[in-house]
Amino acid sequence: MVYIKDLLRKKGLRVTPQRELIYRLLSESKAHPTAEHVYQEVRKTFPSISFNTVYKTVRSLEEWGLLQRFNTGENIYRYDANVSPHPHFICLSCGRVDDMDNFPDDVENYVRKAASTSPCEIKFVNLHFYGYCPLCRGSSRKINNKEEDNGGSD
Amino acid sequence: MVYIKDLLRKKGLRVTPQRELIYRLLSESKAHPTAEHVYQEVRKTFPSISFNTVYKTVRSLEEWGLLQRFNTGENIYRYDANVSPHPHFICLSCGRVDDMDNFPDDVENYVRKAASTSPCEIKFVNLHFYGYCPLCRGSSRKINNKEEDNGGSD
DNA sequence: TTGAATGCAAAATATTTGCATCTTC
DNA sequence: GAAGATGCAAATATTTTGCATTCAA
Repeated sequence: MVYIKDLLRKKGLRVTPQRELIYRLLSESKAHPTAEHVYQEVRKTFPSISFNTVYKTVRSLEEWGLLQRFNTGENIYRYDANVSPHPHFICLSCGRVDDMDNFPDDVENYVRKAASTSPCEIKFVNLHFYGYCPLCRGSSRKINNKEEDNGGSD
Repeated sequence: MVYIKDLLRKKGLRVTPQRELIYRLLSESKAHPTAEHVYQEVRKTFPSISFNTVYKTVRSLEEWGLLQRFNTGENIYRYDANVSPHPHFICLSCGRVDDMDNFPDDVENYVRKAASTSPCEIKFVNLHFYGYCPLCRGSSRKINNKEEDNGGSD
């Protein structure tokens, strides 16, 4: 893909084979990988790459707006090539982090509007949903590591 | 406050002066302190207390449902004696973490309902708002460490 | 008395920095 | 050639575990 090369150059970033692969893997992934995950994947193509290179690369890509970094509450940074704000789902059992597909776009604006009474200047909001993914729900893999049900009225 | 003693005993936790103070400080705080913050505060009363005792205590209190632990994206755990789910505000400039006071209660249910089309079993949702607090907004302390404005329509 | 809590130390995990060498532009 | 990227190593920051001693029930 020449596209990725251009995208990197457009941001003023130099194009190296490692960097190109790191960004390609992230842009093709829906798994919200950690730096370590990316490292393990990139090693398959570049066995001599260092974790440090992966780390610095994802930091650069984030700094230049090509990646989004976030943290689901497990104290590990995760990266996402989809830089527009969008809600995530975190499975309390297997730990997977997914995008909330089919989540209505207007909800975020609704939420932001609800926050507009705050004396703070809101820039963006993170919506993180926690629960059990289709593979874990109903299975014995479920664990109780947070309060059970809070919503009540829905 | 005898109240705290009873609360701890009711959960089957032993009452020690250190533990009582740790919980009292947290229940009286709105600052969402880290374990280190709590440690620094407790030392003023118990100079010989170890960080480890504070750490293990807040872990126990969380395990028994007396504290909520979360993480705002800075890879440090914060603790809150208000264990019911509620939205938080994180200042991009000074780092303070506040409750979103006056935030409409029904928004969380609205959000949860919007998530109900997901194949996942949602247990709870975290709403984290990022921006500039009243003290930092408009001041030179503002920094750009995330995308500027995303909402568009509000 | 007994099991849990405390305190000191060290291990584990993840992030970040330093620096010499190499590569892209 | 110069600025930036890479790779190896070590430093930082935080969380977590081990264990002997102390204390609450």
